[in-house]
Amino acid sequence: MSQLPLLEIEKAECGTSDRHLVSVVIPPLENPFLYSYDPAAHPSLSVGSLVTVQFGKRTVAAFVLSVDSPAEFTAREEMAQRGVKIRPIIRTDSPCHAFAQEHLEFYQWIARYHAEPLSKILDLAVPAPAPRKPEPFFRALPAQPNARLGASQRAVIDALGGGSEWVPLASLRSACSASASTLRSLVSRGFIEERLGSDSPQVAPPDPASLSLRDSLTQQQRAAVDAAARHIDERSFAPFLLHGVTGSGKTEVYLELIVAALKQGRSALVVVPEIALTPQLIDRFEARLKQRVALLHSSLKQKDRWGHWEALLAGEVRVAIGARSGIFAPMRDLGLIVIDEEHDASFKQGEGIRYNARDLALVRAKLSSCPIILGSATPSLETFHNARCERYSYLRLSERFHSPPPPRFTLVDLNRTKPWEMPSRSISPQLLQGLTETLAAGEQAFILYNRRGFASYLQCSACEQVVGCPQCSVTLTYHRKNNSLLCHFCGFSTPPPVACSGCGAHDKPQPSENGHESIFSHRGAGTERVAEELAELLPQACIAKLDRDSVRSLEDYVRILSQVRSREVDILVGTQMIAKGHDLPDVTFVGVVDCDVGLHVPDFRAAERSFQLLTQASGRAGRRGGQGRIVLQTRVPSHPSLQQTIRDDYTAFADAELLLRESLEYPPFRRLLRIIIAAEDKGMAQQWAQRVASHTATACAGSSVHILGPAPAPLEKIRNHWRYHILCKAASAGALQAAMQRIKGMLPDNKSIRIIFDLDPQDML
DNA sequence: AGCACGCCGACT
DNA sequence: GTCGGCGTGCTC
Repeated sequence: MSQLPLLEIEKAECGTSDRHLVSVVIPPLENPFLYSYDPAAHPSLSVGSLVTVQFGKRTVAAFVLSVDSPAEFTAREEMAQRGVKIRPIIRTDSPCHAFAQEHLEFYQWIARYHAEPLSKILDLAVPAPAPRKPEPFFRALPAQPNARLGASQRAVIDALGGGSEWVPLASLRSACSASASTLRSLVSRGFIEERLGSDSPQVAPPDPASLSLRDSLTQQQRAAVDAAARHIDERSFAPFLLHGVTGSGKTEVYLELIVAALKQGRSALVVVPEIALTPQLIDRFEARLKQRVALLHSSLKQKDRWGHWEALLAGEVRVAIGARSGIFAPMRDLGLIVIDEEHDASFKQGEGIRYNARDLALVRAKLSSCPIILGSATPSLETFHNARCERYSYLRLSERFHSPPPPRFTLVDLNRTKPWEMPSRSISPQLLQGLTETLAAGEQAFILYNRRGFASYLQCSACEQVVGCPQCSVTLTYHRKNNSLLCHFCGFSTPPPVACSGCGAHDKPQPSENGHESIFSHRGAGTERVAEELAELLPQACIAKLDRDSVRSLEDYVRILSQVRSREVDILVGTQMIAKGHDLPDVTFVGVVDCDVGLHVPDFRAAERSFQLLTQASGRAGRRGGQGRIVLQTRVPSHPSLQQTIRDDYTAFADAELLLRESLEYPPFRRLLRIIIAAEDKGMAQQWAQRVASHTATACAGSSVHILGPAPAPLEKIRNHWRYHILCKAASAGALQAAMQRIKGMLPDNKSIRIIFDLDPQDML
């Protein structure tokens, strides 16, 4: 049997169909597998097809990587020698296409970079296919001369015309008000016929010639557009940092460049932070571009997500706007990528394959030979440094449209304000005065407090111990609304304790009062408390709250913002969510309750984050016309990043911070790989961390990778898992990526331990 | 990832 | 004697 000539085996095993071979990948496996297919049964099979195959005992979905390539025939011969049978694919799925040949290189690049199987990248990139619901089509049958028809039936026949054209139900509905029953009766009487089709009505994108370029741009905008548009026309890669203050018209530059790409017959991809993906933004793009824009967002319904994906892949829609995962969109002949708010931390995926959409965008632009625009008012130091080193072209938008005077800052030193001088616990006299004046002028205010809850934590007044999470090494946050303590990392929730676990002190019974006096005192404050204090101080004002507690979905968020826009709200109290740019012209005052939150967290990007947050929050004040006012409360008024914020001096901030980063060997001067080792058993985690560290040392031997740790992670325990981490620093990503590859090969799989590789980590917690 | 095979401990 | 733990190894 094993000595049979190949031709004999073919005939004996599979007939003739294994002359046609496909390689497929099956999530989450690394290696490709070979299947045969019958071209007559699968005419549309090609790279990117979705197929169903029998795999061992299971039936699984697979992605087609290549069809009938020489490599497949070589592989087949090896398999024949080993006596491995090639099975035929079961079916091509419907919908049957996930991506195209032109996208494969990008996905493969990501797989290599993150040392993950390509199949997992495809699984991550491609949304779950949802079959289009078959749409009914109708056409008229040859007329019956003496037919008696009702008025509505007659209208349908007229609308269909005499021809043999199949008309989709949707267009029939718009031509005449055809009810389902009218149609049903016409079908049953043999006047018209119906078929179910799955092909969508082909709506051709508008002729690019009808799109016009604007001439109303500022000189700086014009210069930016011209610089990048040249590369769209030339089909060359070119990265740009578009450094533009709030209100300087970055979006107009994007739109102009998208038009330029469309005019070249190319497509354009825009990636924005999740929180910016509002209907207003989509409307603005569609209105200006006069065509459908595909929306890519993880909270879309599965069907819509697939619909947009499919339309892009088919080339029916050529502009896409998406959040982080939008970077995978199946654009045809991509001619432009825009990353707006490029410094935003939400571009980094925090779990699973920890990719950064902004960094991937640069790779994609390079592979697509097109320009990429990284836009921000407060660029990340990585991007700014790249611009400094002339790896990126630097485009500056410094003019504001309505050129209002720069906002006026007041820095309030909370150390110098006595508690009894404070109108309330967290509101200083200056902040209150600013608010009062703003309301008197009929304007609106934002109050930023970057921490949730009513009080941040409970502290024992006898021994000073703070009530912490039993599962995570963080303090629990008190939420007054449901009188509970909540862990902001694992979601653990408990009623406030009556005794201290540290010293055993108990609440004191107070029969005369309502029950007892708590041994715990509330420390710090949160948005909830601030909102309450403000309500007491300014009873006439309408105060709304914007944070993760009050806003569960993007819809909630958009709803609250529209309430602000329509002036139903006077003061909006919120976390960093309120700092993101939306045009709210009547907001003229911004107060920051505590600038020091986040300044001292154990993360080398703390100062950068703080500067960006405060600068963005400040940008909310006074977008149009008059001068904005900003009051910043702090206990460290001399902190450089605060001083640079109030002087609106990005360059000074960047220079100082870059110097620091260089001396500490942090990005952008080094690349980082963070390896997290987590296990329920502390000793186990520690032991494995040690083992991974020695593997890392072996893998990095001879290279210039610096290894730090293992050390307990700053958040030592999350969801009952103890966490240790190892930090690797290297001059280039190549060394880290190679190390990661080799470490992964050395790790035996063990269920009770989790090892996470975070290349280019965004936080160190 | 599943699902097999396989090789040692406590049960009817 | 069997049931069942989960440690390797393979799936075209």
